[in-house]
Amino acid sequence: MNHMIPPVSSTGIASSYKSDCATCLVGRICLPSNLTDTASDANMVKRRSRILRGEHLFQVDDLVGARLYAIRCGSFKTYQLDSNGQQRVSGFHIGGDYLALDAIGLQRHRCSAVALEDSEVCEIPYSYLNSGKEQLLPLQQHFQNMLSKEIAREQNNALMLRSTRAEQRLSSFLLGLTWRYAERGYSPNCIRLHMSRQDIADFLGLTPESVSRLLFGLKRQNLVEVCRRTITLLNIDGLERLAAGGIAIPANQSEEMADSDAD
Amino acid sequence: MNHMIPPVSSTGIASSYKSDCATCLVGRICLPSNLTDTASDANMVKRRSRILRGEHLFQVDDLVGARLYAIRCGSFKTYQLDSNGQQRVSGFHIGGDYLALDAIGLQRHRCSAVALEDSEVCEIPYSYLNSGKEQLLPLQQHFQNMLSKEIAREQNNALMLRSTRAEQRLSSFLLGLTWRYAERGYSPNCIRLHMSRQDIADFLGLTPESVSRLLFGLKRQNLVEVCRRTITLLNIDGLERLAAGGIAIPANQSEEMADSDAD
DNA sequence: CGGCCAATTGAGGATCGTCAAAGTACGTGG
DNA sequence: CCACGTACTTTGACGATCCTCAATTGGCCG
Repeated sequence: MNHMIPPVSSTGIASSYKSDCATCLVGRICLPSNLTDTASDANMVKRRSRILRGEHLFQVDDLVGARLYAIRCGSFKTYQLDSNGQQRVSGFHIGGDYLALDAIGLQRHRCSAVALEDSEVCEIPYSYLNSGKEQLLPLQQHFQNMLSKEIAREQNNALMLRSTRAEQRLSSFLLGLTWRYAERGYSPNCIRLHMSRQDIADFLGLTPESVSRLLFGLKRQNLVEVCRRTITLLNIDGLERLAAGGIAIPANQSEEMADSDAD
Repeated sequence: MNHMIPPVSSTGIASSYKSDCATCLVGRICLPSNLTDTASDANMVKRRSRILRGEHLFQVDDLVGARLYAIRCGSFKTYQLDSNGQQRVSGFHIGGDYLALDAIGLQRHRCSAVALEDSEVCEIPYSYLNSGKEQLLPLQQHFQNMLSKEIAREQNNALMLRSTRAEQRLSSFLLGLTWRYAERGYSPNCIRLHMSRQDIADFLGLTPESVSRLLFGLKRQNLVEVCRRTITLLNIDGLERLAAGGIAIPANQSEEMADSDAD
C-alpha cells in the first residue's frame, strides 16, 4: 500500500541522512537545534515512506513497532470511531509533527492516522533512541521535550473544547492551525485547509452545518475571507478576542455595530 | 507556605527512600514495576512536601526548576484563567499521578495547581533522570512511558469534550475518576469528590447548574446515588453506554421506561 | 442561632443539532 | 467540449439542549 522510498544509505552516500534532515522543509522542528555531526547518526531516520491522500499510516489498535513517525511533508488526521460509528478527530498533523507519541506507553495505536494529501513520513527507530549511547543524549532530551510539548498541545486542544460557544472553538482552531503553519514558514494569515468541513466538525465537537454557518458568521464580521478550503484571516486580533471568549469588536464600537447588523 | 518534610536521609537511614516508595500507598504507579535495588537510588526523591487544602503547588508561568512532582497522597486540580477571569480546569490529579509533565518542554508551568485536600507530593529531580547514568535507563524508560500515557490521557479528555451531549461528558468523567481510584485500590463504584460542582463544570465545559441537573438525571435513571459529594455508581454498564453516546437502558427496556417517567 | 457558601431548583431564552433540500465543485465518460 | 454523477458544502426551518438569571434550600462554622 505505502510506497517505500529506499533508505538513503542505499545510494552510497553515508551522510545523506544528515543532509536530508538539514535540507528538510520543516526546518528541523523534529530535531534538536543544537544537533552536532556526531549526534546525528545514519541510523536516525530508518526510511521514508510516501503515503497517498486517503491512505492510512496506521490503524487504531495496531501494534506499535519500535518506530515513530515524523511528518516530512503533507498532513494527516488522527481519529477514532465511537460506538455509533461516529468519527472523532483527535488532531490534525502537519510537517514537523511527530505521530503516535501517545502510543509509546501502551505499545498500541490509540487512533488511526490517514493522509489528508499526498505526504511523506520519516520512520524513527524509537528503541535506538533509548539504546543508552551517550552521544544520543541531546536527541533523547529533545525527544522528551517533544513529548512534553505534545502534552501541552493536547491540553490546549482540551482547553479549546471547554469553550461553551462554538464560535470560540472555531476561532481557536483557525488561529492555532495558522500559527502552526506560520511556524513552518507559511503565510501567517492564509491557510489552505486539507480537511473537510466534516473533519473540522468532528474535531471541534460540532456538526458540519454549524461549521459552515460559523464560518459565514466570521466572514460577515470581516474576520476571515472564505473561499472553499482557502481561509484568509483578516483580523487576527478580533479572532483572538473571540477565541478568548469576548466579542470580536472592541467595546467602544460594539454598540453601533450591534445596531447596524443589517449587512 | 508549604510545610516541608525533611529529606528522609536526615533520619540517618540511607535506604529509606526506597522503602518509602516500596510502602507507598499509590502502589508504585510512578515507578517502574521492575525496579531493582540498584536502579532505585537515594537521589530519586529529593524531598517531600505537604500541601494543605487550598494551597498552591505552583502557579501558571512559574519557572520550572529541574524538578517534577509525583502525588503521594491527596488530590489536586490544575487550572488556568481565561481573559474573562473564568476558570478552566485542565485536570484532576490523584495519588500516583505526576504533575507538571506538560511543563518540561517549555520550562514554564502552563497552569496552576492547587490542593483539593491536604496532600503530599514527592519532588523528583528531573535533571538527575537525564544525567545519562546507565542504571537509570529503566527509570528513564518508565518516565517516557509516563509522558506518553499522559498524552493518551489528555487525548481521552479531549475525546470526552467532543461529546455533543453533556450527559456523555459527565458519565465519562465519573467513570474515568472511579476507574483511576479503583486502579489505586479504592472501591470501584463509590467515590468521594474533593472538588466542587463548579470545578467539575469548569472541567467539563458546562455550568454548575447543568452539572447539578445532570447528576439528578443520572440519579433518576438509577445509574448513580448522589449524596452531597459522595457518588455511588449503581449501573456501570449503563453509564458506559451513556458515555459512549447511546442510551443507558438496553433497547428492549427503553420503551416501558420512557412511558413511566413519572416517579 | 445567624451568616456564609455551596448546591439545587425554576423559568425563559439563545445556541446549536437535526432533518431536508438546494447549490457547487470535481472527475468521468461520451 | 459538454453532460452527468458524486461528494462536499451551504441554506432553511424547527426543536432539543444547555446557558442565564434569579430565588431557594441545605450544610457548615463561628
